Amino acid sequence: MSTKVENIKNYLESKNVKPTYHRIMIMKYLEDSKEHPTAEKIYEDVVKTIPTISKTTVYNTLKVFVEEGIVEELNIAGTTTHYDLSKQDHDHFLCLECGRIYDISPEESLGRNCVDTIEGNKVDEVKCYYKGICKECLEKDN
Amino acid sequence: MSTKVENIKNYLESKNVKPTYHRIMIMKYLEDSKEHPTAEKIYEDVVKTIPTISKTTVYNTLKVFVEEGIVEELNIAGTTTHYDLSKQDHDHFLCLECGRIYDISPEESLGRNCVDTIEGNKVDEVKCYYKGICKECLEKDN
DNA sequence: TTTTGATTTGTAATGAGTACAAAAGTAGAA
DNA sequence: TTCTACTTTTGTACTCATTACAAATCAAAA
Repeated sequence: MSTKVENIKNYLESKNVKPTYHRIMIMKYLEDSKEHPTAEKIYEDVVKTIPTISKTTVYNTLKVFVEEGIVEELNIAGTTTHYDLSKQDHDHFLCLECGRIYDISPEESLGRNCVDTIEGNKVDEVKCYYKGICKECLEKDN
Repeated sequence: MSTKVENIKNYLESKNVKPTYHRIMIMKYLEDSKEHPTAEKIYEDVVKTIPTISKTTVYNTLKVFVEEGIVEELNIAGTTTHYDLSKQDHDHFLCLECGRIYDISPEESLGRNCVDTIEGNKVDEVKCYYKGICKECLEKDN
């Protein structure tokens, strides 16, 4: 068993999530992914490793991860939820041309100015989403 | 015809949207609404005034409004889109207890620090969403 | 080994939104 | 007015993401 899988196992345990094979592999997929995959995409790729896994398990697992604060839901791209590991707080940028979602560095992120109260409401979470044309598409278009 | 409807008519024309009865009534509904309704909610209420209106017309109309910059889509509450008139740029707060969506004043809004470029990407739009417990629910809970 | 509880699976259902073609409405030309 | 061309509206069927649920499987403790 690779060190990585061992690490993930320990990490999940530390978050009160029983580290089953399915959960470990989904976590591993998220860690290896540079994108911000949808549940569907995660299923498509993980099913190649675990042919018997069901889509429901992917949804269940993501739900558990979100509840334990391991994973964050992104609702930047309309109706479909994308998933991202909850690392240091950072914003996201959606390219309206190629559809890719980019991480914004924590230093540049507006969300860093996180307040715990706004206009009398208690704030638990702030999400800042930028939309436009990404660097690569800008260069390609010229 | 009330002044209000006349105003809406002129406003839609100024935005290159042909002011049909359906569009005027949907616009009127949005202006009167303090909430940030979903397409479903808009349909439910507008159909009381125009019994023959179809849900597709509501979706079509909202799409036209969004394209012309009259209305803004909010994807703060997971999978369902809420709609808001595009007034001065402002953020939104979702109460996780009662589900209401509140406007944040432009002065308090993080999105006001709007940048036109971030990490080399061209920014056309910024959305900041807060989630937590609203003032009213906080008071009620004590 | 038995028991108990958690996890996984598969299927069916829900809910939001879209596609599409027919019907109705609108405005201008003849 | 009537004809024509174009836009809007309608209704139905469909897609896609997600959830509900109950049966099956698995895992750990007694």
